[in-house]
Amino acid sequence: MATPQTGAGDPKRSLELLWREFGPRLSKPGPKPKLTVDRIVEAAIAVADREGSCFGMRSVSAELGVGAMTIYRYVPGKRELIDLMVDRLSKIGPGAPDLGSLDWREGLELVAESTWEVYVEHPWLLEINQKRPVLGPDSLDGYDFVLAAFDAHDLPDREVNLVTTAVMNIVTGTARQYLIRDSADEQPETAEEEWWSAQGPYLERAVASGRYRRIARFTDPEAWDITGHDAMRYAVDRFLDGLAPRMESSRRA
Amino acid sequence: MATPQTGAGDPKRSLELLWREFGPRLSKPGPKPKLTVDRIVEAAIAVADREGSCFGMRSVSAELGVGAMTIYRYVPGKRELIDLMVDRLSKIGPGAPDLGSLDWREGLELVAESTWEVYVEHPWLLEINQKRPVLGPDSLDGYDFVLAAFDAHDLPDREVNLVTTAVMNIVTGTARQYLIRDSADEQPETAEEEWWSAQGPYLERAVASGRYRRIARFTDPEAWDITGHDAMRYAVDRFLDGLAPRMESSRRA
DNA sequence: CTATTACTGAGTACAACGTACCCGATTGAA
DNA sequence: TTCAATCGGGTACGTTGTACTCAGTAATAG
Repeated sequence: MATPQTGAGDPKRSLELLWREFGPRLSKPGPKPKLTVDRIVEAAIAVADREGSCFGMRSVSAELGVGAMTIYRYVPGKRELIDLMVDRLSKIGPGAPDLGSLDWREGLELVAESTWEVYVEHPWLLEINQKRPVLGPDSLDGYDFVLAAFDAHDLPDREVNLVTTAVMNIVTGTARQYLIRDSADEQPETAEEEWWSAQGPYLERAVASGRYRRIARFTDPEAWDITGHDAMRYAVDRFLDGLAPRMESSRRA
Repeated sequence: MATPQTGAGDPKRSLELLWREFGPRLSKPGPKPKLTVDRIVEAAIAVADREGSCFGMRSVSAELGVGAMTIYRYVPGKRELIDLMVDRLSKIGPGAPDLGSLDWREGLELVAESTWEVYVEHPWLLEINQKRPVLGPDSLDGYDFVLAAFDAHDLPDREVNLVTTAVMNIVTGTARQYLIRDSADEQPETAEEEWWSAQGPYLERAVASGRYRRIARFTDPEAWDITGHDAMRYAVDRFLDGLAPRMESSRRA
């Protein structure tokens, strides 16, 4: 029952680590380090993929085959480590096409889909409670990548920001509802069915009680047959529909 | 560093408690209980408002002036308690007007604003990792309330669900980015400024490096002057813009 | 009224977590 | 060679959720 909260550690330490590659490489006395921050971040991501966001620092140490406290030589604490992990996965589309060559709509759809895929692969990201935005090199890469979608337009800076955060938040919000899983769970489908079969009788009784008249009016059994991806696409599509007039009218000459 | 994860406890116990008022009231031997589940939930919400989602069970006990383990007589565990707390706050607009008397758009805007306000008052809700949707009486009340917005329309059941979950997820997603605060923090504004002033130099250097060309093109200082409420409204407004044609064409005769 | 009995509430204790601290070993610089 | 800084690892502490125990209590059966 470990809580992941990021942006809460010492900001300076997080930032130093995030931008460490830009720092000077001076040689110092003492033994050569056995690990690197990058290897630790990589291992931590692997562990989180397996164990969920409540991964333990001891698990990361074990993954690397070192003592429990060794990683604290490289990283000040768990929160800062999570900051690094989050930034690492914030680089959208390393192999994606340049958004400049796409229509604005195709571009933003691609951003949404890419982000969604990251969440599918690393659902523990959704369990992180990010208190402050941690802007590391990879996050900025991702943001710079998104901005390409607006290259051919003259949308005001502020609105560009509103649009990008909106798309990100729509995807993240939907992902959080559908993609959070119990990583300790071996058969999520079974658990899902169990859950609904346990909840079913109560719901039927509640609806039958007449207290919820409008819910009772639902008849189509397919009404609830909605995947997370469906929900995400619907929200994004309607948002882009609504955005379209503004984008078209701001197209560069 | 406590982790709040809900929907993970024994579903049956959560459901029994959620729907307890509908169960039979049989009299039993033994002393009258000193507490009630409702009082515990209320106290837990008060504590969470004060301490954040990582509130401890011991704090709840202290709030009620009872021993540490006493509340476990009423609630099987923390997860189930959180289920109850979440459901309790899921009743939208207890004093709100009936959505049936409003335009669909005004109705959905009101839903978004109400939900946003709940998050402002209880930001710890955003830190809960809900693994399964817990549908209790109050959640259903809230859902039934929202459905009124579609009374005058013939939108297919499935699309009604898509729209409502979209609105909820847009609000929740945005709230999560802007509203999560360190509850232990007494002056969040100071911390915010500190954070940006610590991050600033790194960002300036990064942008100056030329690696992020499109970000560098941002010049309007007001581009980043976006409140959470601004972001939420923009996302919701564009979504509703995009939804409008469908709603209008499905208006009942 | 009395005996029964289930249930209450407080205390103790344990496992798992993040991590502070300490130590001997190792290596580059003087 | 000497020195000092830094390495990895082990031990231990405080905090969390909560399992368990036990004596006291109050509503019911007779």
